[in-house]
Parts: sequence; C-alpha cells; structure tokens
Amino acid sequence: MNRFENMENFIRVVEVGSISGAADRLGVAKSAVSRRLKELEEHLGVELFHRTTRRMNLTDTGRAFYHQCVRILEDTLEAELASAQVHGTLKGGLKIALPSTFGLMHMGPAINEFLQAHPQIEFDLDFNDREVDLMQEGFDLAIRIARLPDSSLIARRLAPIQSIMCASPSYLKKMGTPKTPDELLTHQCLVYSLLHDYEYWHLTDAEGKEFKTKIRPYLKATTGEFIRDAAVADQGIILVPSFIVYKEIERGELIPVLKEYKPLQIDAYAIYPQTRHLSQRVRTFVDFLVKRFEGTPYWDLQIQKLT
Amino acid sequence: MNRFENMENFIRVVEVGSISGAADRLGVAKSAVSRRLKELEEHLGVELFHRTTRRMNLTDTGRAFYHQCVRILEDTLEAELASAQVHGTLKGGLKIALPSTFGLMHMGPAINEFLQAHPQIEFDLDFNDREVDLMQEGFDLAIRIARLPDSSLIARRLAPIQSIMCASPSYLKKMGTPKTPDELLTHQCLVYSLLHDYEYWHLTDAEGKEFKTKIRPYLKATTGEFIRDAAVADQGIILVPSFIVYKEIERGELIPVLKEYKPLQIDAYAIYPQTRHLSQRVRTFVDFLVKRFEGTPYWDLQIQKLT
DNA sequence: AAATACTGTTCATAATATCGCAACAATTGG
DNA sequence: CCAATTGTTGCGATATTATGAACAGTATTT
Repeated sequence: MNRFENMENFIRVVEVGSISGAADRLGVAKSAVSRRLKELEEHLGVELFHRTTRRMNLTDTGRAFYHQCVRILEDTLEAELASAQVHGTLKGGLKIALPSTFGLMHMGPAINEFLQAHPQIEFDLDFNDREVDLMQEGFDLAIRIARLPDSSLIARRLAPIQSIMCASPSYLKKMGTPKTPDELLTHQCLVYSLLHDYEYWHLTDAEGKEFKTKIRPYLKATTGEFIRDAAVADQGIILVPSFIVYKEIERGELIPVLKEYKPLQIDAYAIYPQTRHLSQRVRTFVDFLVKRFEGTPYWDLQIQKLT
Repeated sequence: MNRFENMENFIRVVEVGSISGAADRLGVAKSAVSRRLKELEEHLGVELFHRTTRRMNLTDTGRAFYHQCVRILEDTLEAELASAQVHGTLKGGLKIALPSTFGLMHMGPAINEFLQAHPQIEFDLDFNDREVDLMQEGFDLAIRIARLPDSSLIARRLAPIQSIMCASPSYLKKMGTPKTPDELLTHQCLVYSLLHDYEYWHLTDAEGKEFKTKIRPYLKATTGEFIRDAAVADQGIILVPSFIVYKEIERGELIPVLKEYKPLQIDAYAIYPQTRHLSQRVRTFVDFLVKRFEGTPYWDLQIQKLT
C-alpha cells in the first residue's frame, strides 16, 4: 500500500469534490481513485466520506484527516526540495576561510575539482591563519587544522593530519642523526610556530604516552613552506605536518628522524555555524570534501611506509 | 515510487547503521533495501551516504534529510492514529446536551442505535432546553435547534427543521379554517414559546418574502408536546416543528392550515467546542448522526405531500 | 600474511500489485 | 420519465517490486 499516493489521492478528491474530477486531474482512471480511497478507508477503519452514490460529503473524521494530510504532504515536498540537488549545478556564493599552507596545497585542487561540477558557484576564499569569527564576518565555512573541533560549531572531520620530524640528508650527515628526543637540544631546530609550542615539541613514546621535549629554536616562522625549504637547504630539523613535506620525503630530499616518537595526531576540519537551514551549497561542498579526503590522505600514502 | 516506504527504509538504515541490519529489521532482502536507498538518492539527485563498500557514513545532506523524514513519519503515524478507529468499538464517556422534545423523540432512537455498535460508550445525556456553556460545563457535544449555528463553535448540520401550522379537524370545523394570516387574530393560538415570538409568528409568503403576523396567544408552553396534545384536544391552532406532530398529521388528527405561508426554515445542529484534538468518540458519533439524518428526515417523508 | 567472514551491489527471475477498460448500479436534473 | 453522470466492481494486461545467488571489496582473525 502506498500511503503517500493514497494521501495525495484523498486530498485531490476532497479538493475537487468528486472521484471522477479527481481522476481527470490526476490523469488516472476513476476506478483507481475509487479503489485507493477505499483502501485508505479500510486501512483507517473509518469512513472518510458520506457517500450517496452521486454526492460525497466529508465526515468530521475525514476533514480532520484531510488537514493533516495536506500538512504532511507539504512538509514532505519541502523536505525533498531542501535536500534535492536542483538538477545539475548549484548557484550562489561560498565564502570560506582556510589556512594558507593547507589551503593552497590541498584545498586548491579540491576546489578546482568541485568547480568542474558546479561552475556557477562563486568562491570567496580568505587564506588566513588567524581564527576568524564565522558568524561575525559572514563566512559560510572555515577549514581548520586543530586537535579538537570547536564544540560550539558544527565540525566535520576531513582528514587526519600527522606531523613528521625530518631533516635533509646533508644536514644529518654533518650534524649526526639524533637517537633520542633529548639529543634534539644539540640540534638546530626550525619551528613552525603556528602548530607547536615555541620551545617544546610534543611527542608520544612507543607506549603512546605523551611528553614534551625541549628544543632550541634556531629559526621560527609562521609558514610551513618556509621552514620546509630551509630544512631542504640543510638548515636543521623540522617538525611539520606531513602534507607540507610529503613530496620532499618521497624524493629523498628530507628524511624522517626519531620515527618511534610520534607527534600528536591532529585533524583537519570543515566547520560551519549551526543554522536552522543550512544552505544546500555548504552541505554539498562539505559532503564533497569529506568524500574527497576520506580514508588515508593521498599525501600520506607513500610516506606511510617510511615512518 | 513509494516515497513513504523509501523514507522508512532510509530511516531504518540510518538508525541501524547498515543495510544488512536494516534488511533484517524490516524483514526484507538486503538487495531491496539497497535498491530503495539508491532510488531515493537518484530521486533527490544527492548522495545520502558516503559509502566504502563496508562502511556507510551519513552525509550532511543525508543527516538533514533524515531528521525531516523522522518528523514526517511521526506526523503521519500520529495522523493515522488520530483518525483510525482502533478496531471495533470505542470506549469512554460522551456528555451531551440536547433539547428535551427533539432529544426524546428523535435522538433517543439514534443513540440506541449507536450503542448497538459501540456498547462501551457511556452516554451522559442532559435533556434541557436552556443554552448551556459547553466549555464551562464539560459537555462534549450539544444538539441545538436554531436558525443559524453559533459561529464560535463547530457546527454540523444534522437535519432541516420545518415548522407546520395546524389544528384538529373538530376545531377547524367549529371555528373555521383561516384563509389569510390576518385571520389568525380571531383564532385561539397555542404558542410554543421556545422557538417563536410570543405575539408574532414569522412566515414567508408565496414569493418567499419574510413577514410576521400578530397572533393572540391563548396558551403558552415551553414544551412542544403539551401544546400538540392541546391542539389534538381541539384547543386551537399551533405552529410547531414537524418532528413533533408528524404522526398526528399522518393519522389525520391534525390538519395543516395556511400551507402557502411557509414558516421560517431552521435546522438541527450538532455543535462542539473547537479543540485542537477532537476526540475520536465525538467525531465518530457526529459522523454517525450526520449520516443517520441525511437527506429528507423520516418525519417529513409522509407529510411532505400534505403541505 | 592469508584466510575468513561480513558488507553492499548487481542481475535475472518470479511474485505481486496496480492500472485501465468496460459493465453495472444508483441517483439527479431537466 | 429519460438521459446523463457518478461511484463501484471484475477481469485481463502491464508495470513494479522482491528475491536469492553471484560478485566485489574490506575488516578481522588466526
């Protein structure tokens, strides 16, 4: 039994006032309308109409049920409309805040790919590492790399972000490869000051226990790319997210060190304000991102084996 | 496509977390669940789940749609429950105010008939001609005979009530049969004081125009039956609803007079307060009454030809 | 590391439900 | 009183839907 069609059927009969008329409007045989109405009445065990072979009058029960049917049908259509992709592409703007390095390196290609499917979307991208107030500044969405999501906002985890400690082969040859975290104090450390403490690096030992080890910051920068390039130029040891250095590691320009001590795992999130009616653009884009970054990130596929 | 089953299907998949599990719960093959889910996604043109052959995660779109589906299904089930006769008979009380004469003569048999089908209903009948405050005194329903329904309440028309002017053959023989309304002043009029003015009877002429004619009240009573009996006992001319005197007219004990001048048409109504959730008892009983009194009332079938 | 168990999807077949047509019964309006 | 219209029912044809096995991919276990 198709509850839905039966309701629609019933509504039409009420509004047109006759079975024949409703059948015309619905484009089906009147026998079908009659039978569906009968089915509905049998299902409810109630008479919806007083029938006098030629005339039909709603019963009180029928009238009450009619109003509820109308409301339910409207709700359903609205729900479908709100969720349905209005065929093909989306339109409108999408203002997004995203961290500069991750944004440039990995969100850029993703956004380009999304634009293939939805060329009508106008992206307004703000590459910035400061924390923006989503509501205040009218952002639809922000990409954040953090240890835990901000609970006051909706957060969808996009990808795990693992950091890697590494240095160039030449540097290691010249200065030696550290065997324990303590030895880092004798090395030149290049600090990515956004994600880590200035003077400490947080690690976990073989048993998964957290601890921090003091380092000697030889150079500090808020851009991961800069200290990566510095490390490639034999300037010292860095601790940066793998998504920044994965190519250099694959090419052997940088070599992981102290692999037994895993840096703290953090994550990339898409976050957006809690609004009652989330726009279809945001929903679709976030769905797209979640799917694209699902599983082990492509930047970790190769270097996974090396760590 | 069965929207409803698809929604139910989708909800189950979300709640159980897997297609196989949902299939077990629903008692259908998992292929059916899979296909319906696919149908729903194609209908919306949207991915509801991120799928990884083994694991399924709701998309944002899916989550939003899920909540709306749940609400819609709940509404639907509630609507059906509110309208459905819970198989067989109803239970509970039904407190009804009804006019004494009409109540005794015509509602009595109707209520008895209703009790055949629903013996569990406990009727609490208040035969009374004063206007009761439904809300205040806790009535579920009132039967009223009036010209127009009280607009602040829900009113369902049960039957047309036509009045008849008549007298006994002996009386007419002795005093003469009036030919015009004016002549009524020379007659003994017995007044049913509830429905009509004390000193005027309201009539319509052949063209349907309303007018009132003065009468000389010889006897007044608030009980139709009393003045009917008085008229049968040759006491004078009465103007009463046909449902009171139809048997006497059929038997020839009373004879209509001034048939060309129709008394004003009034109606019998079932009225009840506007509450958000009308009880199923009231609805079913009113539906029953409307159906029972539908068309020309049985008390008018015979005398129709005589007037 | 390999095997196993479990997942979701697909396909052809079978069962089911639904529809339209036509005949019928009942009522209304001229 | 007849004609026209309405709602209901039965039957054959059609379309829809479920089923169960085979398949492909992924965790879990040993």
